[in-house]
Amino acid sequence: MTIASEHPDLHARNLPAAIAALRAGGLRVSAARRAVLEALFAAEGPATAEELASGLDGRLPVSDLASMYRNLETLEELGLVRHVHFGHGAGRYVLSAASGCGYVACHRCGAFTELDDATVAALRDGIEHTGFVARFTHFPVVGLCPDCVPGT
Amino acid sequence: MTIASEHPDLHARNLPAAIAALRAGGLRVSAARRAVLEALFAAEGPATAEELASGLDGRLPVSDLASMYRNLETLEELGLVRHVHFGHGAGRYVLSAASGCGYVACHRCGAFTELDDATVAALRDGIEHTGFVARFTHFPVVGLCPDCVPGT
DNA sequence: ATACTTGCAAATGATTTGCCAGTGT
DNA sequence: ACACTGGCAAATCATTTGCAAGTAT
Repeated sequence: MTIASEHPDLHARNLPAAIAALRAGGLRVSAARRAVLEALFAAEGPATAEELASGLDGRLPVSDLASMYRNLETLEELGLVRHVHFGHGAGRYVLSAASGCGYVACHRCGAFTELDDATVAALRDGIEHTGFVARFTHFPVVGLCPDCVPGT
Repeated sequence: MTIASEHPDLHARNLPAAIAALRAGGLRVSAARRAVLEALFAAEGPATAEELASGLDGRLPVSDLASMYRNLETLEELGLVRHVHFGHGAGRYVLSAASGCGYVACHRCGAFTELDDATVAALRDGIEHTGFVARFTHFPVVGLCPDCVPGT
């Protein structure tokens, strides 16, 4: 976990922009890297390294998970990508441009939703007095979703 | 991850009470089980399976991590114990009686603090409109602690 | 040409499982 | 006695690392 420059959060809105960001970051634009970005843009939400690598579309230049992880990490350092942990199990990666600033996840069924800015702000204020500055992008708020709440 | 009876939360305040709870739960009181409980009561806060097994006090009847995990899981099902994840790395186990209802953890230095009931209630209210019922016991609120907040 | 990347294999860390011997009740 | 447990080895899962061969610039 490199301290890195605390994620610049590039927010590239499309492939070309992301590729440009890669170049701007002094990184090489390889087929694998391009494929990882394509997979991320094609994904519907936070996806695991494995989902990105194998499923998603079929022809994938990134046959190896190690490369997948390496590239995701690189992109994360650049600020284009970030990853979230919904409960136990594999982490999930998203384009930072495609994700809001927070999530709530159900620890029982795995469902998750994005939180709007106002909600995140409210939560942040709620723990402000502890001196902590909360982020809900890497570890979401966890609890039970409507369907899993008992007595309902 | 057994659905189990959603953790009764026994809150045994001392070893004898915990042992009684074990018996009441139809479980056997073995030397290993007793040792795990002792380690938990001796711990100062959420501890990893490894810390509980090896460090803590020296003479440990539980020489094997597999047993440690098995027992922790059993105790968790009983409701005596629960575990929390502070960032990446090993999970940490605590007696449910010795822990509040929520935590905030720093994703950079690993520091963590318990949240008081009022704060947890406030946070819960903050995401109420999403239909989710938040719990901060298994996955804490994550962010930066005072010492790691940048511009300070 | 050369430094950055990839793929493959093997290593890690955390946790789980199979299995048989041991022991609480 | 007998079902529940413990220890040990081996298996899993997610992720990382070492390295030699490949490639973007």
